[in-house]
Amino acid sequence: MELYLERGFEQTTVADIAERAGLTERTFFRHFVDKREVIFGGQADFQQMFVDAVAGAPDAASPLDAVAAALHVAAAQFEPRRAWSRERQRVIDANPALQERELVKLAAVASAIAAALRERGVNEPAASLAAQSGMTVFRVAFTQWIADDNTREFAKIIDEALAALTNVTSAG
Amino acid sequence: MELYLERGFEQTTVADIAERAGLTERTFFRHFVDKREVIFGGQADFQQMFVDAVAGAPDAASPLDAVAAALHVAAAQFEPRRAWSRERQRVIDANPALQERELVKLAAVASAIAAALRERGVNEPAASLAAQSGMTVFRVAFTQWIADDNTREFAKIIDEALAALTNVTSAG
DNA sequence: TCAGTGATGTCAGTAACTGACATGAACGAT
DNA sequence: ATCGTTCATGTCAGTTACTGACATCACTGA
Repeated sequence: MELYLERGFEQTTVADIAERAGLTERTFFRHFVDKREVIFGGQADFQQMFVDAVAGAPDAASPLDAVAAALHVAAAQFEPRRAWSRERQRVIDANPALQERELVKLAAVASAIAAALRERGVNEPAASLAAQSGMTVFRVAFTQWIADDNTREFAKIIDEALAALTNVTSAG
Repeated sequence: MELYLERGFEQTTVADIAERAGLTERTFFRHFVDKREVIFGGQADFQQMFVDAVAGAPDAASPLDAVAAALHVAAAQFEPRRAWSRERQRVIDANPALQERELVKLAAVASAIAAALRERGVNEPAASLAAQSGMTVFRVAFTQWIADDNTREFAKIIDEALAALTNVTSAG
């Protein structure tokens, strides 16, 4: 991250990273499948957080309610780390290859959420739709939350985005 | 595509492709930014089709109606090419790097649709939410449409997916 | 006929990634 | 205490995607 922020992702070679970490290039590739993965380290926890929250939602909760609950758990986790989130996103936004990988990660989370919903008895395609809609809301809200001029709470932004989604899709 | 189907994407080197096409490797890279782009050739048309359809929807149409109209245009285009769509998707599904690129392409379309919606006077975040929801529906419906056991029309599947989306998001 | 433009070839180089093998520290069993 | 195993790391050689620089040659319009 240091190096990526200093000189950008493309300008940083794996050799550079390895040197900074006091390791060899080969060892780097034993810890990360590729150069881009470095920045997506917390993925497992991130995904599990959503899955647990969906699984733990009240039985009575609708699919979207369960997903909404998960989004709020996520919001609470992120709230104290806005500065860090912004820096990280700046690195990602500066590089297409990283954006590509980010999409994969979000898709993986959506897929895991869909599985968790199916576990709750939700059928397809409702499970996938609810899961992917949830991640869409997350992305849109996250973007607003880290925007320069924003001072509002992540949870609040998520609520509004959810309301906007309901509004957009029910009006159709 | 021939080579990708024969031996798989990873097992096909750019040198192989160039040879088959009667060109040099260097020339290949003058036509495609990278090895993966080969399979996403029609992207510009694909995207434009959505944008035009959204722009051309009746003024009275809600954002989701406009997107739904675009999905139907897309369905009509794809309908006669189911076999081809399946082969292509098989290649993509067999390779993570291609799936990654596919997500980028779909995200680009969603982004273009959002812009077209804004052109129609739709505000954010409604525009992005409607656009991304639309692409979500497209993906889910497309997957069902090319499934082994499916014999139904793409348009019909899209309608059902749209209904399921409305149902899922309004029930929340 | 000639100057310019554009597509292609050639060649050398960088950097991501991989496989094979060697080394050495940690650690449990005897 | 020593031995054998396991695991993380180093070393090295190789492949392949991709890029920049320069040469060639067909085509085109003045």
